[in-house]
Amino acid sequence: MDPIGAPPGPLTPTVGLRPPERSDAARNRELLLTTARRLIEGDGIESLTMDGLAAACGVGKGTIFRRFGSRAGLFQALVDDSERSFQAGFLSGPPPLGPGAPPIERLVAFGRERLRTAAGQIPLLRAAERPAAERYAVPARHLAAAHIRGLLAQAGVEGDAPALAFDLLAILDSVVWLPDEDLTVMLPRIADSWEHIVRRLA
Amino acid sequence: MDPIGAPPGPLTPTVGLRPPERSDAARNRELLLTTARRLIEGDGIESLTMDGLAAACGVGKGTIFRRFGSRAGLFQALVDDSERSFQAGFLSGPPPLGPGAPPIERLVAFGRERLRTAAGQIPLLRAAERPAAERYAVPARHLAAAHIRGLLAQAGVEGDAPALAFDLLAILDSVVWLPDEDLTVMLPRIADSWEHIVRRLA
DNA sequence: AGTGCAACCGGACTCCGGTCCGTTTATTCC
DNA sequence: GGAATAAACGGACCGGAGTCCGGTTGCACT
Repeated sequence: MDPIGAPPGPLTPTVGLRPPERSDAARNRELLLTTARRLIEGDGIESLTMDGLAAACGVGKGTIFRRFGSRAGLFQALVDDSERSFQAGFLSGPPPLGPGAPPIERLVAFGRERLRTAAGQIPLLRAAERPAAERYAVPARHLAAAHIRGLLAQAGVEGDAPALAFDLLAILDSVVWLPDEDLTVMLPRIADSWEHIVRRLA
Repeated sequence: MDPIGAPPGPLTPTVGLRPPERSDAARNRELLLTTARRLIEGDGIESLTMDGLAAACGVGKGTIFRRFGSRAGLFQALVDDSERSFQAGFLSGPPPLGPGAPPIERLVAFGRERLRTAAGQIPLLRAAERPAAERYAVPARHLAAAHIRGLLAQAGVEGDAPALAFDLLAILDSVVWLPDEDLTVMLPRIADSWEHIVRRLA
């Protein structure tokens, strides 16, 4: 059930540093991801089945589940690239997203950038949805929450920083579930209201 | 796929007033709901299968899906009772939740009451989760959003009321996905931070 | 090169949500 | 009461996610 051999990075803070992937496994991972991308591009996410992907790769279904743990895990892996570059952006990129700008400006930029990133891959993010128990127990989320907490603290925002960080993250996450027809009109407005709320808290 | 014959009420604003349920159908609806409640109490939601429920009721599986449309729909129906009483509370109950209190106080009470209601039935709410497309296209959500918009307007809160309402609802919805072990410690803090945010907006 | 072993692979199998359609039953109108 | 009709019923059936385990293969060590 647990995916194994994931590449390292802020997204997956490999604590117990596992032994590296075997070369055939790495090759299959790449093959699966690129093939999945191709199939999705052609027919959409809905119609991608694990059997289908396995067949298209000339691989057994067990291989997919060994690598990614679940259907959702596969899509998570597809999202990881942009997730990592987003993380790099707010951890060490140029201001106002990265260090150097005042904390409130960074927080505003963080929200806007997150919304922009999410908007570009909503079907993928929906398909990467985990069941309840794991949903919030994910490294990427912890990192984002810690970042927000830190900025709130730096800005001297009063109140319960962890709880506020949770609330703010909830706002950013929720756009994934906007009905498609509302997306184009609501996204910029939600970005603006994010800024509004953040500044009000300061 | 579509559930039919649902009882009327603010939760399901029956516009085209459908013909009433046939009596056998109503009996089966009741039987299914009470049996489902009993089975859940015994073994938890996870282990309730539609085949199992059908068998326990001495009913065909088709009957369940005709009534509730999907597994999620069944759990939605189980949640509807408390949902309706929550709606009654903020639409016409006593202040500060109902009419009569200042809008900001009502908004604070709304959030606290919603969180309390949700906390009492988190497993049910998780199981009632709809797939992406329908998630936000639900009468109960529209009603809640409209209510928040109205209160924001009454309070003279500046900013984009629909977008703010969306953001605020996102906060309330997100507690459902808190990992169980964080729930008891985080819930009251999230309630407080709700109040904090709402007052900051005013 | 040879060997031991852990990791990997494949695909048949299980389980469950959801559909379909022939049959049964409540209701309505004579 | 009896016939006509629409709704409800039941359970066989289907598709797809996830599991399992016997067989295979890369890798480290000698």
